[in-house]
Amino acid sequence: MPELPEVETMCRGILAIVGGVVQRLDVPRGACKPIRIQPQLRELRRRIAGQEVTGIGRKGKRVLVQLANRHVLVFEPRMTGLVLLSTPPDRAHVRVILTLLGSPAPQLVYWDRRGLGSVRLLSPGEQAREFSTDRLGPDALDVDVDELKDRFAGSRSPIKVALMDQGRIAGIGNLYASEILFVARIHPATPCAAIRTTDWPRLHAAVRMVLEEAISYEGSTLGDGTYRNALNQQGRYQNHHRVYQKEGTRCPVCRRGTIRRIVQAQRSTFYCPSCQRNRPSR
DNA sequence: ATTAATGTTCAGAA
DNA sequence: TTTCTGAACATTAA
Repeated sequence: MPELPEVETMCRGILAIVGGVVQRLDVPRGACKPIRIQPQLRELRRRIAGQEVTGIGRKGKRVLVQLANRHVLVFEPRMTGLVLLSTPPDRAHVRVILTLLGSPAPQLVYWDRRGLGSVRLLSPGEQAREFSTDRLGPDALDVDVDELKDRFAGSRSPIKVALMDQGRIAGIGNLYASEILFVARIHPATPCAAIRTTDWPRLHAAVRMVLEEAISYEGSTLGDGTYRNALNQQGRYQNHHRVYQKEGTRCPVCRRGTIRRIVQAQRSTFYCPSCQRNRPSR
């Protein structure tokens, strides 16, 4: 569920740990299976001990805690992971606790109900490999129109599916793909190769517009209420969704069409058949 | 009681 | 090469 806006909100929420020095890292023995942690705990602790947190970064849907020795702790929340400075939703699913000295926030907690996420420490070399542009595309807020077009235009896959492909650009998931295509007025089933030249600037603008708008509301907390910011507060962008999970309601723009739901790559897509009427070529 | 569904990423197959 | 499928996991709803 956490996509770019939610992860960006997490990052902003943990800025208070910058300047702190790593004292310890604990993995509470909970009732559930351990999550993926790399490298092994002993090695991990040896490499982060006493290091100052020099900054917080983000790459797509990942939170980066940058350390003085150029290593970076990468939190990947996947479905239900949260990076918190406050009390977690429950004790059972606290996966990692990072304790710091000399920062206003003494502890960073990684909580993950389903445990699909991971915590990894990457050396500079590993970062280069992990974040190379063929493994993980440029961040969705960093691409310009030309790069967007270059990375998508050749493909025959539907634009909705391609937007969620982290190898093309990083950060967009199921929710924001629907919202972005609605704002761009592009039918989600349109093959990338069939998108008109004049539509790329509109798509690019919609990517920025929707993501920045969602960030300003601190992301979306959906039905099960899992997603929270670093202070355990809900996002508010769910109150501003235009089409996501709005099947059957009147289109907010044209007021004639009714929002439809289709399934693409085993996931729900929402769109307005009236506003987004590019003809998919097959 | 079991089954499906959730939504992201990866490995492996088509 | 690109695209698709199932698994990873925990919890809830049917």
